[in-house]
Amino acid sequence: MGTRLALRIQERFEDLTRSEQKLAQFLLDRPDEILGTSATELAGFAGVSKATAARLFRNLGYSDFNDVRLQAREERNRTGPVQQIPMPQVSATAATTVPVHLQVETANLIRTFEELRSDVLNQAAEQLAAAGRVWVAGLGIENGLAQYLRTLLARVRPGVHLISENASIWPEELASTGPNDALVIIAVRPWPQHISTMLNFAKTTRLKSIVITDPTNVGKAQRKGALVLNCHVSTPWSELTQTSVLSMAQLLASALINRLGQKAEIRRNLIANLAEEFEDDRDR
Amino acid sequence: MGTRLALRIQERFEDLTRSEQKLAQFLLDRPDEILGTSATELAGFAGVSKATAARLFRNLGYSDFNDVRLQAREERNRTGPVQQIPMPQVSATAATTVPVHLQVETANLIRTFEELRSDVLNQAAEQLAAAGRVWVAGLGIENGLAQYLRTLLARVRPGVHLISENASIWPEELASTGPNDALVIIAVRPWPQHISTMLNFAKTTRLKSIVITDPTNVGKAQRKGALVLNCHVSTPWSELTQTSVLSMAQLLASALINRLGQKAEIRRNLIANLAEEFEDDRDR
DNA sequence: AGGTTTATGAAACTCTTGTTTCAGTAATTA
DNA sequence: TAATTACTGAAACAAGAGTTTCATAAACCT
Repeated sequence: MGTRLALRIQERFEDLTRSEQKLAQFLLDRPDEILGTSATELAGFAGVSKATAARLFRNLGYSDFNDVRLQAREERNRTGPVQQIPMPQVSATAATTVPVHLQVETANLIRTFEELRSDVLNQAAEQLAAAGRVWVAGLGIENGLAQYLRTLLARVRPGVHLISENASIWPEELASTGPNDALVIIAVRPWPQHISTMLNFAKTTRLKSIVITDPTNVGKAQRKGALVLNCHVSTPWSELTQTSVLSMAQLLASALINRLGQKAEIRRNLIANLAEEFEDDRDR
Repeated sequence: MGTRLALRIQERFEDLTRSEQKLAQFLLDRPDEILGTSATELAGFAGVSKATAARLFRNLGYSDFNDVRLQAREERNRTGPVQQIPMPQVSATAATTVPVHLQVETANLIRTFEELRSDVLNQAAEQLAAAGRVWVAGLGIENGLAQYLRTLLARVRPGVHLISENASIWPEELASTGPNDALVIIAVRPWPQHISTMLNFAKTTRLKSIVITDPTNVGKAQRKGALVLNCHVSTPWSELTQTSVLSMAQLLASALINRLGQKAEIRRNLIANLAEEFEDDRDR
């Protein structure tokens, strides 16, 4: 679909005067030229006077040239619905190139978030907002991501804890949790057995649990009463990419911020200021 | 590769004043905004005065703002639109919706990887492959990401260590490093002072260093002799998103795998088998 | 702390851009 | 061909953009 300006011109092209048409044609030929080019210049390119340019835009129904430019800018920013980016097919042996990487990542992100129901996200945010304490868990490589999510959440609300990777001390760590708490688990395939243990515990304690996982584990997690945030993590070769998992963590934190409103803002500024002071201290 | 303006800013970023940096950062984050936006507006977005804007452009070596715009336009004409997916504009107060989140993430990924020169990536992979040991560092929220990258790299080659977040024990940790080692640092703005210390150390020890960072710190890192992997991390609101950072880590690991070939494969399978056995043990 | 340097935005100023007016030209009609 | 109408660009005008100046504030030295 063309821009609104282009459509408007096409409709009325015949009604325009000779020199208006000259300019109009130029605009049709190079629609992207409107951004960053002044009306005077456009007129110059088309070989007509500034006055004609002013008249043309008015005749097309705009109040101003500024009006035209604003609309063009807005339209560029709104660049229609995201188009499906297919997952590239790559022979197993070929080296990963940067463009392929980009395409894989983009495809996973798009699938993940076009599929995500915003009511599920909001429910998750609601649970995190209402919880007395929040526990974040991730095993193996997901531990780093869990730590990341923990920091993100801790900036926004108090009482966010990272569950140790050492399963043997879970009893101590989880002993004090109750139905008022929330548990966020990051776990993609291969699904660690421990996670099931943890989810079972959560279910019996009536701990609200949110699981960020990949499509193969959605069912399992849901069956244990967890709210599931599903992330696409596949690549054309055998590895996984956790980019969409991190992105989901980021979105979850954003959703919590929205949910908490002012309260989150206050805490965030407090922390930012403290951090700044620490940096300053070290400078001296 | 970035625009000439972006390069110029990155080179001189630290020499700029506080509010010049605010504006410069905005320009780095949204390079496409220069077209079709007046200097006054840009200054407004960045929260600085028109005067500062004028000064910035002069300080960067342009004679005029007009000069800047002309060059930007010329560059776009030479290389096509800066990016297909623009960063959406969002009012500061609006809640983050899922589609907006998706668009932000996609825009950052695309910018990051369309700009990434594959020879730089390969050089980084080469250094990681050739190094005797690899040290991975990340402070604050980046520590989680560093841990993630560490795991990723450790699956593929031996001798990959995570540097503790506790700066006071760095002397011990880094004591045994030498010119044969490689250091990977993950640090986005606000740039922690400690990172500079670490980079200085690396430079004097002739430690090869790779820095994963955001556009505002590229110059600083390069000047300390590091190989820089530049990641776009901005959002239309005030926070940052580290999704592209994680993705970069992922790509770096992939590149290393490609570089190591068979050797990586063997180690990876070994580790996968071990992990499986552990899981099995616990089932019983 | 006091003095010096540096950085900053408000406001004055200059220059460019876009609009409007108007007189001259071209096209149209009788 | 003369009268009428429509179109056009030059120039006057108004609005706004970008630059420079300057007083004030912040940072930095002793």
